[in-house]
Amino acid sequence: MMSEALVRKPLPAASSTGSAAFSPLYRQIKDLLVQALDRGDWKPGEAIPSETELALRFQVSQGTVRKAVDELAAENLLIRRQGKGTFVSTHHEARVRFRFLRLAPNQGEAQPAESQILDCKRVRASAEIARALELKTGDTVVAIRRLLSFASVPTVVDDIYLSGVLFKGLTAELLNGYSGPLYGFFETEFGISMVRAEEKVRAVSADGEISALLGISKDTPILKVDRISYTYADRPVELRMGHYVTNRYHYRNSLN
Amino acid sequence: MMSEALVRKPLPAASSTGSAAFSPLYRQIKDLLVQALDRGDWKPGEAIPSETELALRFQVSQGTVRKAVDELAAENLLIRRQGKGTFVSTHHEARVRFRFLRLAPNQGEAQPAESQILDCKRVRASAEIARALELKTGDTVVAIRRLLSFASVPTVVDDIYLSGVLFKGLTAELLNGYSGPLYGFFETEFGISMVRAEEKVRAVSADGEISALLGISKDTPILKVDRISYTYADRPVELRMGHYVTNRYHYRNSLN
DNA sequence: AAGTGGTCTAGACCACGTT
DNA sequence: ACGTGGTCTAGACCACTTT
Repeated sequence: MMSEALVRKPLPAASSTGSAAFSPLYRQIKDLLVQALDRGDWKPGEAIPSETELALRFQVSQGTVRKAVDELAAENLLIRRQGKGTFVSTHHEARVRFRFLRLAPNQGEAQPAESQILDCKRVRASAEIARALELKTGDTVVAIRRLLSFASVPTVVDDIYLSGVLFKGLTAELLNGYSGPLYGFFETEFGISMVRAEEKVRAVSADGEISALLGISKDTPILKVDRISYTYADRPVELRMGHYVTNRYHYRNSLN
Repeated sequence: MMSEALVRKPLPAASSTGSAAFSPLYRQIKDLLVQALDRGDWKPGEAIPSETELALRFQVSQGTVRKAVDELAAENLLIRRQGKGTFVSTHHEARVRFRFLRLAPNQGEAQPAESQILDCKRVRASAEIARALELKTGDTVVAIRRLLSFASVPTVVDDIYLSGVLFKGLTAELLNGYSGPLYGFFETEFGISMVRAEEKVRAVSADGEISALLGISKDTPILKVDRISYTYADRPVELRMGHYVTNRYHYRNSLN
């Protein structure tokens, strides 16, 4: 967390050709905060400096810092707690844990998920995987297959691909020695915070392998959910291809 | 748009048993604005009074009005336009038109959708439909079936159910005499603005009827998208059951 | 020039949690 | 009592649009 050059007024020149691209103070501060998060200046779960402290540091009013923090809180990078401070979001938390899992039961209360690692190996990235993760074809990636069950009913098979460089030392043993959400594991073990994701959802037929794992007959319609997850600087760090059985559960979404 | 009683401070008493339920000024103002929208004080596309005007009217500072309007803009009920004013959102607009249609092509640019009304009749609400629309079983509802195609390729069959009372006079002829998004049509013809929706997505097999309409073989996996749409006061006004072919298109979603 | 929303400031006071 | 975030105010100035 260093001091830096805030631009107080729109660059008057902008020369003849170039675009000015001025951004307001609060947005510049927001960007600096994101950079600090990306550098790991404050870890998930920790408090960031108070608003007055940040205002002093950046030499702006508290209201300006507040607006920057407001936006980061709206994007779920930070969490405000009145009377206590502002904290870095973490995936070890009830409130955030279901932010990325959009599966809900058709009836009744949501059950806790049971996760079972089926496979974890290092492979060469296919063209598709390389493109998604912004790697080169043939680069080493970690390939994980895991099964999610609810009340002992197999419901989701996830095929997960991660950059081999970023997740050096990731093994099935490590994964099995861990309980809780995968994103929490990535956070504490590898210092990588998933902040945002894009999903593409399709209906497909279950192939032999998947149907066997899910305990359904071959060619049953299932949801295929392709997700790319991004960390702070909008760098893609995970490709996850999910196969969801949707007879007792569904994929929920809110449109605003 | 009337004057009203704003509560300036937390009700100090809150009696012994009752809960105070105090809300800040800006939220009270927000609620009043939503009520005004619901009453139709300002129509979709029209400008609402300026911030200074509203501040004067409510006897608060401009900053307080601003915070209320900020939240409504974040929820897409209002749209700010610098230098011009703040406007009521409308579904007749490029920027908002794809807010509710989450279908995107696997490759290439999004094509304009071609809508074809297949059926429009009045029926008695089943228990399921009545529950979704908060009506009584047996109440009259309008049932619409329509086909969406992209570049002449049939892609979506929607079964739409609307309250017969709210949509009195809705006929196939009216629908066919209209081009553009259905929600725009509902807005201008019936004064009903869709503001928010909840969707449940599942993978199912296409039955005979649906597969024939979509030009696919029976039992092809398709997406079933059940949507309930709400208007200003969070009243459900539309149940829409969509059947999506997802070989060339997919359902996109962003997780934050 | 006038009116709109957008940014920034400085200060007051409240609500909440910890010491 | 103190420090934190939450609300509210009053005023200044900027950027954009229309008259």
